[in-house]
Amino acid sequence: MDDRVGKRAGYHHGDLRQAMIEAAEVVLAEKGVGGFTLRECARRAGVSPAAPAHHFGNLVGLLTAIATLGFDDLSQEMEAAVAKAGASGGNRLAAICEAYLAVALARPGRFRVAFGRLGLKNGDEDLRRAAIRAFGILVRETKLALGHEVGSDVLTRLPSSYGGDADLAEILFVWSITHGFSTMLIDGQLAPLEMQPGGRERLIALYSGRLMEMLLAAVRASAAMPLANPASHG
Amino acid sequence: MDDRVGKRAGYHHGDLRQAMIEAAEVVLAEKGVGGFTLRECARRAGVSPAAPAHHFGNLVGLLTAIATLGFDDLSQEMEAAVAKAGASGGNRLAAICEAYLAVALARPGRFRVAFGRLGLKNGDEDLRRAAIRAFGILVRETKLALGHEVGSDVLTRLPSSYGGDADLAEILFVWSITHGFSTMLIDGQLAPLEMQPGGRERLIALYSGRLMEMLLAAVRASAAMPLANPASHG
DNA sequence: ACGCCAAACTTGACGCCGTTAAGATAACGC
DNA sequence: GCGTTATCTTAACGGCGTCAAGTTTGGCGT
Repeated sequence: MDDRVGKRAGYHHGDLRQAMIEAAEVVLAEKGVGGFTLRECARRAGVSPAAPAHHFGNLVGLLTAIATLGFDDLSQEMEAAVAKAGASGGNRLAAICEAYLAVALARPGRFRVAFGRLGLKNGDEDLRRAAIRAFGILVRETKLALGHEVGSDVLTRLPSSYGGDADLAEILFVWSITHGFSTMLIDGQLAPLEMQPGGRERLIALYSGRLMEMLLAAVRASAAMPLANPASHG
Repeated sequence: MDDRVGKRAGYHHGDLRQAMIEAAEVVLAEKGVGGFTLRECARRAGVSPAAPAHHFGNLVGLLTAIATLGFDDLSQEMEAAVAKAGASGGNRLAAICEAYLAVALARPGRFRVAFGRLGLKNGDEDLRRAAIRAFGILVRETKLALGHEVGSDVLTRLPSSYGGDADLAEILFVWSITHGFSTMLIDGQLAPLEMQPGGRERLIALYSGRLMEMLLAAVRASAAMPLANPASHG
């Protein structure tokens, strides 16, 4: 059995960068974060342990590249979901939340690297841009659901960077639910709940169904709710 | 500089188990999941690399012990918060959600080990009990907030283990927000948002304030909402 | 067509890692 | 006080990430 990812013809691999990324995701999916090693990925790509250094610098560089792809996945799938959901506010927001979960489920390796607190390259500009863009889509859709105006720089600037966003609470609310459910599901926190009739599908249906109803209701209610005392309650 | 945790008097350490756990949490807090090694912890405890084996078996055993403490922290602090919040339904639920975040912030090392998808010991009974108990408190309080009856076995049995819980959607909703926000905050996903006036405190205040208002409103609304089609919507 | 340069990859080595086996030490029950 | 047993050390193994140095090769200028 030869499970190398991207066979090579001669001394040079041809597309080692891509092969390493694919191998890494396979390993991550198979053995989890713990069993993940650079040497193992290199082995699967049919290459020596030191070969990847030229493409990624080091292990952190590889993980950073994968994380960037993870954020790109999120942006892409969320935009696609929005396009399919049409113009109505609530459907759009629910659509991106479901897309978020779908991405996590489809590529748990990438997703975990993007969010999983393995160390990533600190100043990486590609990573930063990809993350801000994905976050920006979520910001934009939350604002649209609230019936608020959306600046043209949502996808390139953080909301806070132009001085305190009025909708930050709603944004964090939506993101927390979405991210919380997604991570718990792929990280096995909900595994005991998957052991019963319906299994994982029931949980996903619950998320796409009742949880989205609750989320939309909460956001709509928040739009009508007075801001009492915006930042001191507990 | 000597930063050993739990100095030893002679050949025997005295309480190596405790010292290792403390050292591990310090290392985890200092260097994150990536820089965490068993040898480093042993070094800080002033002990040879092989010493911990007798107490924990291996690295996974140590992590499992720490994770168990993490769940115990959650149970303890959530119960304390509930006791202080008194009898009113909404306050109690908000109180445990805030306690959840407080535990994550106070001991991010434990919290990350408990939830972070480093591998833990599979069949560990202590870990399982601790996790179910913490989850049970959340289940209990969500049901109370909904005005529903709570079985006496909430803290020892999973809701699903007695055949499909009617309040599962609300439970997952509350847990997703709480867990999502907590993990994003301690894992640095919200770091860019902390870089502005108000910083982390502002986000925490937003969580304890507006987000809790939204959460309670959503749960209350859900209690009144018809169950349309409980498990098939998207 | 040819030579050369830079990119791509290998080899070998280093120090650190987790784990194990065998031996040293000390606490404790009898 | 003595043996038993838990605790800890030492030494070693293979595997890890990374680096320096050497080898191969594609491609470009001429």
